[in-house]
Amino acid sequence: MVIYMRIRLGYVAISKALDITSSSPFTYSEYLKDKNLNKLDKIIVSNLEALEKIIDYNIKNNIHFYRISSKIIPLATKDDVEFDYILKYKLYYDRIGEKIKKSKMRIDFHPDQFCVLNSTKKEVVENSIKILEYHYKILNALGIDKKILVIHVGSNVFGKEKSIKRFINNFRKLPKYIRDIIAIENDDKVFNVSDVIRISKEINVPVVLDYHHHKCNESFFDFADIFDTWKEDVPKIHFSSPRNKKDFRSHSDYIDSSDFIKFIGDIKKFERDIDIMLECKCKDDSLFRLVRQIKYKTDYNFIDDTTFLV
DNA sequence: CGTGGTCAAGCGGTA
DNA sequence: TACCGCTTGACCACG
Repeated sequence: MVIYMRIRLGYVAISKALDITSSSPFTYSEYLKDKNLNKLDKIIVSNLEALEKIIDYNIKNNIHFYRISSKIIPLATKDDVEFDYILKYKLYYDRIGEKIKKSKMRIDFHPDQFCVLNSTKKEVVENSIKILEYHYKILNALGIDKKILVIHVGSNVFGKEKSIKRFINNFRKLPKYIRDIIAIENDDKVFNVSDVIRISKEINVPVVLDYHHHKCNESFFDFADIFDTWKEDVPKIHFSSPRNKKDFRSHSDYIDSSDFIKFIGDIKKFERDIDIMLECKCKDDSLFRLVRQIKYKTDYNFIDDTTFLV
């Protein structure tokens, strides 16, 4: 059998197999009670220790692709809460980063819905930049070589063309070290794959295909155009299944394996190694269930727990 | 043990 | 107008 491509599966934020979380909150209202940062410090330590356990778990289970929760450092981007979340925790970042590097795990971030780079509101744009800076600092502290922040185009205020122009203009104002690590993803309502490819050609950033968003907000495009935006890097794809026909946009607990296998069939001719992030409620449990179903339904050659050749 | 409300923040879309 | 879902959940109060 000819080997065309290597597919690696990943998951987001928390492991169902571990009874821990790396996104324990420390709320702003709690901070306001006595402005005591000791409690916040304990939460940060707890989150970083949990992250290390998750990384250990990933290594043990041959999971090579993982997205860290954006909530790892609570209040990091809150204007009037100033605290050091980098140097103070250097030992944690060094140790975790070393494990990531040694295992060649690929790490990314997906800043949350409050990151709207093309907002028409100045303060929202400023906060969005602060959110991007925050994520950059974490990746930098971890010593990740291939840093990547996956973001959406954002707002549609004043129409698609004006919104795309705002995105491109604001993108160009970002510091180079931020511009260099941004990838853009199609969304489920406004900016489809074709739009995102068009923007990518303007600002030279990779395109993350979100298959589920594409199904919600379809357009015509060529897979080759997406893969080309990654140049020599491994393209990232987000895959999830709809909860049901009525709540189509909502994420299902698990992946529809038939749909997934069909998708793999569609892209195998491109002969690219690909990382596929599974975005579903049941996380690594969904991942391993999907693996079992792929093994049952196909003859794909698994070379470890989460990696197969097509 | 299950669930409803809450949390700092932006959007678009639906009932 | 109010709420939902995305990004992606935790945790507390309560029954």
